[in-house]
Amino acid sequence: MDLGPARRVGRDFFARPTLEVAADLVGCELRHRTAQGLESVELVEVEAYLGEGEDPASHAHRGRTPRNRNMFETPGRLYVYLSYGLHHCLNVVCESRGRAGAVLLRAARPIEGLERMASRRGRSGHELTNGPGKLAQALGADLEWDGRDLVRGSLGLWSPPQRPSVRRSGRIGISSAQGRRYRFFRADSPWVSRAKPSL
DNA sequence: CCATAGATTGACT
DNA sequence: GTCAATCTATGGA
Repeated sequence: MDLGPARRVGRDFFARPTLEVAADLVGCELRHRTAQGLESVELVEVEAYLGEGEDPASHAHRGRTPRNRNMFETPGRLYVYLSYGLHHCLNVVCESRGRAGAVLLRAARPIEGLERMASRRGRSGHELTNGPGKLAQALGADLEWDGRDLVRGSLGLWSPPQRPSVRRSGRIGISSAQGRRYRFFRADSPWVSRAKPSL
């Protein structure tokens, strides 16, 4: 029996507990339809960040700020922030509206539009998308993407015909909240980020 | 107001 | 391995 083509993910997919969404995001394809043509990647590594008062490492831990407002917005939208004043990081908003929760997109396997990604990155091969800042730069994402909806429009998410095997670990670069294994990734993918996780 | 830490990356010793 | 790039949020004087 044919498994059929990947299909676009709807609002219900995102309106669930953040950890569940994170696990299911691995293997999904992020597609961007641009004037220049299609650009797409397969997500191979993500991290969950929970809501207000739930997760000390989350931007939403101490409540709303101008920066994190979209973490409390409609699920399926993007939360994009500037890291270290230099790099953009892409997050997918989860939970129900008004309740914070988001999944950081850390690494991906390029599928379509590699030439434009390489041109934005000034690099090639694994260095295209093996880190959150690198992935955002490869896709041409910046703060203009903050609040964009993945459910409608030229930017969307497609679930895979067959779900890959997903492994868990501690999040990368998080010293607090140890013991929380909120990083999800494909163990068999050479496209995961290089940094070492905290167990 | 000033200091500091941070969901990072790239260049360099 | 070290370090600087530079924005956001927080905490203390």
